[in-house]
Amino acid sequence: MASSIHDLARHLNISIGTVSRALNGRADVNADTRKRVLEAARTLNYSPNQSGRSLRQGATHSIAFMLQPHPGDQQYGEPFFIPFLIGLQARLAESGLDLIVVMGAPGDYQQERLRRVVETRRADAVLLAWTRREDERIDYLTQVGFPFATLGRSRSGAKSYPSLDLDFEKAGADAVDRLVARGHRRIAAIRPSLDLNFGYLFLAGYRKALRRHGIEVDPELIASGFINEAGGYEVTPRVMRSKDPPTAIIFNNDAMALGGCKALAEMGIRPGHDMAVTVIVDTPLCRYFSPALTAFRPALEPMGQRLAEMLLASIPAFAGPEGPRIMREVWPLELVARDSD
Amino acid sequence: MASSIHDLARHLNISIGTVSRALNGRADVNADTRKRVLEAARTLNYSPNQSGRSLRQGATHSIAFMLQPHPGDQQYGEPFFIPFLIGLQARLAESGLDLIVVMGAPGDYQQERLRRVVETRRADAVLLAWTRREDERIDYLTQVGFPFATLGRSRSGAKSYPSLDLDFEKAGADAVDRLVARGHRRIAAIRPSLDLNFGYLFLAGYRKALRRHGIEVDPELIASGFINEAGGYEVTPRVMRSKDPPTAIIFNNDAMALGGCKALAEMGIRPGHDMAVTVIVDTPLCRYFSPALTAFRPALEPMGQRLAEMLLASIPAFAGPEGPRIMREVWPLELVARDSD
DNA sequence: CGTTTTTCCGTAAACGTTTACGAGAACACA
DNA sequence: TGTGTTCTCGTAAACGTTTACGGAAAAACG
Repeated sequence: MASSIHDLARHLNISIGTVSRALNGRADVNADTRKRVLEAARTLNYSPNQSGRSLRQGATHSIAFMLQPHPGDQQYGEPFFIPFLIGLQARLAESGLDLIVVMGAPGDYQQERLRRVVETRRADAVLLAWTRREDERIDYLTQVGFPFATLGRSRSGAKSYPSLDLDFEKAGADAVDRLVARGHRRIAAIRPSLDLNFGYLFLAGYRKALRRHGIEVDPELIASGFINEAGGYEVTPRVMRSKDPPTAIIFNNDAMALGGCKALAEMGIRPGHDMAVTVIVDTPLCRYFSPALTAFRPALEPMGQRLAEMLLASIPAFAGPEGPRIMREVWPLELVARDSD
Repeated sequence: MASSIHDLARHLNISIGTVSRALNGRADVNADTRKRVLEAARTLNYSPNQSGRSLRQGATHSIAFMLQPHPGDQQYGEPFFIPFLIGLQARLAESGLDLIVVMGAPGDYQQERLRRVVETRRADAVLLAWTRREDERIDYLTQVGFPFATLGRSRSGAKSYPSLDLDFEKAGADAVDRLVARGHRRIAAIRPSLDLNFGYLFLAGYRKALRRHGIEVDPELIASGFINEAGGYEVTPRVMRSKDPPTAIIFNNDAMALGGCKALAEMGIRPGHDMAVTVIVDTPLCRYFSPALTAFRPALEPMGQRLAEMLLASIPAFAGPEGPRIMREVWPLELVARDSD
C-alpha cells in the first residue's frame, strides 16, 4: 500500500534521484519527465515518507506546543486555548507542519518534557504558553539554541525570540478607567500568585490607572491566589475584610472570578448589584455566568495564526527569503460589557 | 549539541551495533559494557534521534488525534476535550508516544487530513472523535488497514477496532426516568441534526424510557438542529409550538442547551421554574450557567487514559505479549443534579 | 585436551529520502 | 570542426537508527 520513491522510479524506468528532483520542483529536470513523474505519483498514490525526509533534512516538519493545564484544577479545562490552537493549527497546516501537543500533569512545570522534545529532535520548534516573569524554559531554549516562540512575554532570554502577547497592562488600566467613570474609588485587584507574567502586567496597568485618577493604591485591595476557582474563592474574602471594603473587583482570570463570585454570594453580595465585577480574559464561561461577566476579550484564533507565522519565520529551514523577522507583538483586548459591573 | 550513537561508539571505542544493543536492553551484551554505554549516554547527553528510529522501525511513536471543532461555532471551544486529552496524553507519554493533534476547519469533515496523516505515515495510529452513524473515516481506515480507535461508536467498519463510548442510551433513559418521577409527562428531546452517533443513542434511550412509563412518544417534542448555541436557539421554539407544549426538555449537548435557554428566556420561560431542563453531557458551562444545569457527567480524564491503553494494545508494534485486545467499552454518565429541573 | 556450547561483539545492510557531483548529450558559437 | 555552455540525468553518499548474520573468544563438558 505504501509506495515509495523507488516504486515510482522503477515504474518509470528512471533513477530515484530524478524522481525526487521532479517531485521537489527542482529546475534541472526535463519538463516532460516531470509531468510523467507527477502523473505516476498520482496513480501510484505516492506520498513521501515523513521519517525519511525528516532524517535526511534534519527537520521534522512539526512544532510542539507545550500546553500546561491549570495547576490544581482538572475539571476546568482551558477553554482559552482551543480557539488559539485552531488558528495555530490552520496556519501550520498551510505550511505542511504538524502540531504536537505536549501536556504535563497539572502543576508540573514540564521542564523535563521540554528537554525530551528538544533532545530527541521531535519537533523543529516549540511554542511556550503561560510564560513566567523569569522563565527557565526560555533560558534553556535560548541556551541550547532551539527555535521557539512564546504566547506571552517574559523577562528571560535574550529577547531575540518571537513572542505574541495580550496587552494586559492596558486592559488593567481600561478596567480601572471604566470603573472609576462609573463612580468607583475602592477597586480591588485579584491575580494569580505564581509569577505568571500577565499577572504583573495586569497589576502594573491597574496601579498606573489608579494613580492617574489620583486614587491611592491600597495594598489591602490587592490579593493573589491559585489560578483556579479555588484560588478565587479563597482569596476574595481577604480583600473584603479591608476596613474600607471595595465596591468593585477586577479579576485577572475567569476561573478566579468564578470562585470569587461564589465567595461573594456566600457573603450575600451580588455581583452586578452590590459589587462591580470585571474579568480580564474573557471565555465562554464569563458569558454564561449569571450575571454575565463584563470581560476583556482576546482575538484568540487570529492570534494563533499570527504566532504560527512568527514562529515559522524564525525557523531557518522554513523562513522564507523575505526580510527581518517579526519579533514581538502585543495585541489589544476588547471590552465586552455585560451585566456584572 | 546533538550526540548520536556514533559519538558514543567512538567515545567508548566500540561499534555502534553494540551501543544500540546496549541501549535497547538486548540480552547479547556484556553487563559491564552495558553499564559503560549507559554511563556514557548520560554524560554525553545522548538521546535517540526519533527520525532515525522511525525510519528504521517503520513506527513514528506518535498517534494522531483528529479533533474537529463544532461546525459553525468558533467562539465556543470544546471544553469537553481538554480533560480527555490530558488523560490521553498522560498515558501515551508513559509509553513514549507523542500526541499529534490534527484539527480541521470547523465543519470540514477532514477526510483529506486523515488521508494525509495515513499516507505520509505521520502517526502509528489515529484516534477519531465525533463518530457518526455511518462514518466514512472508519470505512477508510479499516479498508487501508491503518490502526485506529474511536471515541464513540459507529455502525461503520468491521467492528474490529477499539472504541470507547459513553452510555448515552442509558443517560437518555435516566433523564426521562428522573423527570417522570418528578411529575413530568410532556418531555421534549433536542439533539444534533448531523448523524452523530450519540444523538441516535440518546434518542433511543429517551424513546425506550417513555414507552416503559406508558407515555406516548410525540414527534412534535423531538427536534434536531446544529450542534451549537445557534442550533439550540433556533430549534427550541419549535417544540414549544406543540399543541400540548412540554414541561421539560432534555438537551443532548451543552451548547444547544445554552442556546435553548436563551430562546426560552425570550419567551418568558424560566428554566428551573417554568421548565425543567436537563443536559446530557456536562461541561463547566452547565455548572456556571444560571440556573445551574442538571447534567450527566462523563469521567473524561480516565476515559482518555483508557482509550490510550486500548489504542496501544491495537498497534502491533506496541502491543504487549498479553492476551486479547480490548475492543469496546461503554462508560456510564453520572447524574449531577443542579437547579434547572 | 578436543569438542561443543555460550557469550559477546563487529560488520553491513536496510529504512526512504535529498543532494553534491559528475558525465553524457545536445546545442550554440566562432 | 573545435570549443564552450546548457540541459538533463544517474550515481552514490548521507541522515541515525536497528538488526540479521557470522565469527572470535571464552566457557562448559566429556
